[in-house]
Amino acid sequence: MPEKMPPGYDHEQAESKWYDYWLENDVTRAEIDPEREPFCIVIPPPNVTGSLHMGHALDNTIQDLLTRWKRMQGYAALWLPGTDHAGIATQNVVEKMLAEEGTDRHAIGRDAFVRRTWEVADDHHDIIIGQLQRLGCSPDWSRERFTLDEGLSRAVREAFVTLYEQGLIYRGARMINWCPRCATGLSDLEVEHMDDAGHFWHMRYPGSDGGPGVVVATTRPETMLGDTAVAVHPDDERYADLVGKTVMLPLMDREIPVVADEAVDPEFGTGAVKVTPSHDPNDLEIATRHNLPHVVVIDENARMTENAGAYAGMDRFEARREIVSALEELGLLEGIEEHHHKVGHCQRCDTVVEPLISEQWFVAMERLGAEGLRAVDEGLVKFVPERWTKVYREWLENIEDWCISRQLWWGHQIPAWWCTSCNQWIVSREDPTECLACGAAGLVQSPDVLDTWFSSGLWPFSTLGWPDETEELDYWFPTSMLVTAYDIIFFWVARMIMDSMHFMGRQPFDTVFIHGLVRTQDGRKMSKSLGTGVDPLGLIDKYGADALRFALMQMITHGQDLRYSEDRVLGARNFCNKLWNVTRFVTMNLEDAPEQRIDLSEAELSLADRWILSRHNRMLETVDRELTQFNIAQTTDALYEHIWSEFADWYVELAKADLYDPETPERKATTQEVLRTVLSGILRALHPIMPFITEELWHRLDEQAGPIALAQFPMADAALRDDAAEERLERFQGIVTAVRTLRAALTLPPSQRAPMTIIADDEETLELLQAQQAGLRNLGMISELELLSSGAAGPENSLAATAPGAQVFLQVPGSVDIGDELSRLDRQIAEIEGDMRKSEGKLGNEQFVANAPEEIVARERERLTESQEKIAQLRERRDTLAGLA
RNA sequence: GGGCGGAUAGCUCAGUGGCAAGAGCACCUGCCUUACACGCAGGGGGUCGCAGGUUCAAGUCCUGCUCCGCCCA
Repeated sequence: MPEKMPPGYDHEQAESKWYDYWLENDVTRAEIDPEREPFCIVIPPPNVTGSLHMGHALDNTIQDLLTRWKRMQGYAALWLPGTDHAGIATQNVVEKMLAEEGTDRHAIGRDAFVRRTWEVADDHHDIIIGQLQRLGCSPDWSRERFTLDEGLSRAVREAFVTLYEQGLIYRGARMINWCPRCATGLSDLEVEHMDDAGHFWHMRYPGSDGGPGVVVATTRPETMLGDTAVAVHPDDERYADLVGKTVMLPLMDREIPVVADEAVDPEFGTGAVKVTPSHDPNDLEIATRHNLPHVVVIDENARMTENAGAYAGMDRFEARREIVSALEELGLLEGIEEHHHKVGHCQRCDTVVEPLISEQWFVAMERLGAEGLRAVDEGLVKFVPERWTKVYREWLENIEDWCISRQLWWGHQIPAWWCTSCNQWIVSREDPTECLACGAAGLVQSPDVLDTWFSSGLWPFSTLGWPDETEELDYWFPTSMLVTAYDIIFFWVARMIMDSMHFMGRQPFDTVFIHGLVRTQDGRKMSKSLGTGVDPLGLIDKYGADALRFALMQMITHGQDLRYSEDRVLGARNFCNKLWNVTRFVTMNLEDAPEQRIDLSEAELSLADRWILSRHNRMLETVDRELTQFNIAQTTDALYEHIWSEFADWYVELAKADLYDPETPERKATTQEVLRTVLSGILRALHPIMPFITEELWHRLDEQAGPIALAQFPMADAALRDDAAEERLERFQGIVTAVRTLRAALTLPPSQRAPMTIIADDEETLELLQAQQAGLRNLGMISELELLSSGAAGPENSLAATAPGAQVFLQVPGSVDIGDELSRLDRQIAEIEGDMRKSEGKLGNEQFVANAPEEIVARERERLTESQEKIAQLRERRDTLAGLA
């Protein structure tokens, strides 16, 4: 006999033992097996910086749920785990640590810095793996990968060199986004455009001829030092006579031309814009069209250059203040407006980025983008929900070349070497010792590293062994699905699709399940720095991993952000306790169960048995249907509803009469078998969502059992569907509820049983009630029960309630408050009269009767009849009662 | 400026054009009924954002509008 179950579920006790058990039993291990269908998910690799947040908890629970589900269904289910080196993010963390120690990366040097970063990454890696295990995740740890490990580094080099050879990677000087704090170039995606409160400064550039010149408006006065023109719209008559002339650039005393360009919006500002080719992408385009010179006035440290005259060496924002006040003194500042505008900030450090012309490595995106589009056009990759396809598509259709070089030390160093002899770049799969072009020694490798997302893009196939042709790739690729949030569709999802189409000629995964972000209860973004973050581990400590998982799976809706609330986790914890106690009840009542198991398909089943088996089967159908469509919340709700509101609230209560009746041992044995069967199905169906408690209870239910994680996922069995039993039990429930309502009206305590009289509307209901007397007495807490046929009179001095199929009367020991009872009846009558009028209205409408489907009309007629009967009963009751008063 | 999403009970959210709009939490009433007070039973609570339209029938479909959020430029 198993040890006695305590009356409350202790998640710490249960969760501490099963993870090791799974590892010992190779539950998470995926093997290539030609006999089985492959199923594969690659994890979105968490950054080895920081720790897991609620978003990770959500994302990984979904993946674990799907993996466990498929595994239990017999697939060779591989969930492939790993982590990402997260270039800038990780480097920033280590730089901060160094700063606290009073040093910096330049002081300790590149090798020492990289070594140090590995240590930090290793520590965080261990924390993250521990967190995933606390959450109950079941990836195949033997296949874990890291974006900087040897194999993946080889994949990165292969991809880079191949693209270079194909002419799809080039080096060139272009305007890029530069983060002065991180001291590196960024891709367009790594810049966040924030709506900042700024100013619009109106500055006068006097005419060279001594005329009034022109007033330009700018949000960035410091760039004026680098102005090489003023531009106006060619059709703008206000400035027509200025075009072709020159104005004097204040503070610099530089004569600059006024040019006409279509790109200028005459409605915006003064209609005249200053042109700073070196520090603004739009201005650069104008400058190119008009062949204007470039003057660089801001450097990579965001300080003013030698070209900035008196302001050289000054920080850009300091220079802004100085220039504004200098112009004011000169009387050239014509006005300042409050102005909200989008300002680019570094995604990683929030510093305002500086557009600079810089020599970097780029990936030409046109061809890759087309391949990415082909993947969705041909239906090779499906987004769920489907609408994200459009988002993906629009981004690809407008894609720009991708700046992939980063001036960082942590990452994949670019496999390009500069030959100092023949002055060209050598790109190679192997580290060259001499120039492949001229044979000279003296090669210097590019110090830059690649954008982290360059390696992430290869993840679905690099983790399976690419560029080698491995059995794993052959078996599991393309992978089955990807699960991630919408915020990295461009960064990651799109790049994986493009890379996979390009290098593998196939899609990386068949389905992308896109979910939303976890927000705070009031809808704000969760963030550590804002103090709005919630630590999933703290919740696991408090409520258990299963509760957290269940709560998250209840909240997830298609592609919508979800608002986290601790109440939900509390509710899920309560559900765990419910499940624990239902199992406790079942195991307690199985102690004297016969050794010989009963074949339920042969056994004589009670109405309750047939009902719960039918409902159980329906739940399994729902789970299968909804999960197949990734409707996770619906799946979770179906389980919750079945377990709590059907199995625990009704079947267990109805079973008690059979279990405790010594006169009917066969009935008892059958009930025991049904309890065991349904609970077994419940535990297995629930396991993918709540792995720990189900494993624990599975072994409580059967000591000899193997891991539930490897048990067969329960399948719906249409033979168990029993519509008649469902309809009858539903009627029974309605009558029980009516009984309870009457009890509540008198505020009777459960210990006080009460006499009831029930008049059935028809013979069928009467038989039903007669057959279910024992259950009726138990659930209704009835002392004497009188069952009468339709037409019989109800007892004097009683309260009455109506239910579909019957009227229920509770004799009142003392006197009834007739006033209360009358108003209760009046309310009911009014309600049903309303229903009746609606039905009459519909049926009186010829169009309805003519056009609506027959069954709808028939149903409406039935309802009208029911309402009429009920209302007659109620009116009669009311009249009798009024006569008493 | 372009696009997407949302608006349903106090809160968070479900809701294939058709049986009178549901759940969880919160709220009110009564209860330690030997699986569970992390519970049981009963109950209150809604102009489904606004205005039109289509339809026998609209929370659901169409049009416009108003707010809120996000993405891209």
